[in-house]
Amino acid sequence: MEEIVDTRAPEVSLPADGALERALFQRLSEAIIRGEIPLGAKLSEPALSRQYGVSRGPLREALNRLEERRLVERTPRLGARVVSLSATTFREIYGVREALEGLAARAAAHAMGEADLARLRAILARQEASLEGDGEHAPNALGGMDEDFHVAIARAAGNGLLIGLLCGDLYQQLRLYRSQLRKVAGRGRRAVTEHRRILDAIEDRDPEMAEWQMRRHIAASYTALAPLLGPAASEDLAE
Amino acid sequence: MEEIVDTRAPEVSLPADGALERALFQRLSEAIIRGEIPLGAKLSEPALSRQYGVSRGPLREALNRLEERRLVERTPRLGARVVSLSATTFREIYGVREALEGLAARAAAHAMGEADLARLRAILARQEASLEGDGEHAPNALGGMDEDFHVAIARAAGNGLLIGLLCGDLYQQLRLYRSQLRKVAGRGRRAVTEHRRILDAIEDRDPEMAEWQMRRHIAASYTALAPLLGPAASEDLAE
DNA sequence: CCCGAAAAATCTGTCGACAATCTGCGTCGA
DNA sequence: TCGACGCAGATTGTCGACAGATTTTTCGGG
Repeated sequence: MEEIVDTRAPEVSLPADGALERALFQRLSEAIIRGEIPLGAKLSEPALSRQYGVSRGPLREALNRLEERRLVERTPRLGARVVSLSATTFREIYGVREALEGLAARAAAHAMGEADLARLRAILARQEASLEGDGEHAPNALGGMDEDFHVAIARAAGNGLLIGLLCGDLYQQLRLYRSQLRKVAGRGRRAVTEHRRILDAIEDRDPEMAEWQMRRHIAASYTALAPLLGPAASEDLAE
Repeated sequence: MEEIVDTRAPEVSLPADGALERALFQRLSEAIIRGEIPLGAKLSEPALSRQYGVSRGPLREALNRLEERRLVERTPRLGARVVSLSATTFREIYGVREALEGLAARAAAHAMGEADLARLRAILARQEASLEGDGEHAPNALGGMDEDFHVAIARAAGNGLLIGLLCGDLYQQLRLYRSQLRKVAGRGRRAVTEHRRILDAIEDRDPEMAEWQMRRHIAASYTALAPLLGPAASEDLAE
């Protein structure tokens, strides 16, 4: 009916490698985690296609990858929707996280190189400095540094599969949950203390102690955060 | 060159739901695990498209999911290839498996229902019967029943994320490795004995013992299988 | 006979289009 | 007035086609 005007950019140079799908995946992932796309929102393929200026092909693949990462849910005919938060899922994440990060801490204590150790020390030093300097007025006392600490340990474990599972699947979901629970300030000092104990165990080359401290750290984090999702909070957060 | 005969089914009705992609994923997954597609083989999209009688769209999505499951590797310009086996990857799988299945056994011992328990007993009974009856002449003494046992425990753990990680990611890779190492007969009796110990611990509602037995079971399995991938065996299996 | 370069063929990444289906709304009947 | 039926709009799943790049083949030279 109406004139179909090609409003696309001149496309002087398409990336031409598999970058479009990955860029879409990353942008959508960030948009979901940062809350720009609300939880439970419907992700219409044509709408996103027009919004990001790409066709539906790469967008579909990006949505599929988001589904594998458990950031969106697809129902066969209804399309894709951003996942809703639930206390059950949160508990499951922390259960798996405790097992996997315990393994990571143990492996790191067993075979961490000096370079990774120095990086870990630097991260922890920054966390302690942030705590001393800023006092309490940072919204989340550690910012993204808590994530950095755990990622560094996962990487130092030298297990590619473990790194992929933690950084690819779990940490993204965890960021999603944390971004919705940002009123959680106060555990920063305790968390840094526990980080210090973990690092000490790794420096002592004590795998058992490192794993135990890590598991305890994660269990404590769950105990602190879980009540915020407790009584029917999942519904509140979903809508 | 040759006549291209359309060997597709009459297609009286396309499934019309998201079944094509899932069917392709399942068929390709089985083909790779059963060794019908050799390790390291290049997966040409047009060739598979013609072979399975579908367009490249769903096939691409299936390949993406296979990549997420770590059954194929995609390089930005070269296309998709079946993964090659390596002793390092095998060790990583078993490391993660020990952590996750240890969690599964502990959770199962903590909260396994009577129905799941009965199913687990039935599986173990079949394993023991298979060992008594067939003697030693089965190629892999347990067939697929070892997998069934571990899947049942994972399901009984009641952790959806854990089930997805184990059944979706790890067990598929594990089946790939086992299908290439099928000359491993002999550990069946020992494995069933260890399964019995795990089940006993679960029936006793002893989570610590269940986790410990499971981890020991998996570590023993790794010790038995790892030498087959040891000195430059990865190259042999890859090509 | 072997090596290097150009051209052809093939393949990946991407795009637009079509059939089948589901959602929402208007209309008709009880 | 309320509920059921039917139609229009939009959306998903799938398909064929095109631009860019890579690999292979082939041709010419040393």
